[in-house]
Amino acid sequence: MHLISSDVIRGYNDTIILYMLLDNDSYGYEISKNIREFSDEKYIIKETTLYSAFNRLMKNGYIESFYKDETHGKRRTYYRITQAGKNYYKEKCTEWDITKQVINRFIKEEI
Amino acid sequence: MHLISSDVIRGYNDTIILYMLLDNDSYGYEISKNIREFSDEKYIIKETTLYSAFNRLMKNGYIESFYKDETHGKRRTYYRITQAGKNYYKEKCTEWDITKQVINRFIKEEI
DNA sequence: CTGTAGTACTTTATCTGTCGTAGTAATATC
DNA sequence: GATATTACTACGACAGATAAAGTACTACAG
Repeated sequence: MHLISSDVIRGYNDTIILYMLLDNDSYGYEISKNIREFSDEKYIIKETTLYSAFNRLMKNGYIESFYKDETHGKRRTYYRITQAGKNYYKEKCTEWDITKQVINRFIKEEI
Repeated sequence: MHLISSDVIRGYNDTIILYMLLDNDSYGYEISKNIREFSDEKYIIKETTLYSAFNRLMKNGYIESFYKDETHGKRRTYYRITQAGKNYYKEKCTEWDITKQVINRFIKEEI
């Protein structure tokens, strides 16, 4: 099994997290699990990476945090994507298209 | 015109440089120009990024440097790819395939 | 012969994002 | 009462990218 190195995904962690919030509000642990499943176990985001990404996304106004009344377990911080976050996500999708084209130019299937 | 952000390409700078050395030995300035042209001006590698990548690639044994007898201009440092460099390049090509698939999962064309 | 543009680097210092390590806090299960 | 799982937080280290500045050589215009 081939895990993806972090340097490769580096520019897309924020995008991946925003994607996870497009349809549903969620919280750290759940997002982490979903990323793992959604990538067929190929990408497992580190806890610290995830939570530092939350801080960055908050600071940029791309997500907002809130609490729900919870009866059990440690209190979760939920996140919701903002309109600015959606716009940013869209931009990154466009950029990804171009990036793919560019990097593909430097890739050979057979040497 | 959409330039590519550096964080995205970050994991592939070394790969791009190695690609440029697959068929011909070359030197910094030329590689820089070639990357620019080859990407249709979409990716312009920074000087310092390029030269620090050379150092890293040298340290890892992926490239070797040498001089040619030159009659004019400042002396160029030429680079040649090693077998280890070719192997590494191949690995990165495989990895790129997987990375593309994974990131694509988190990209929506229409929201 | 002076200034400017272009080639071809090098050095230094700084920033950002990732990540290892460790710790806290709550619940469930055995 | 110990262990596992969930759900974070704090701290410090590191790697790669980059800004800024400087060096060195050539060509060419004014």
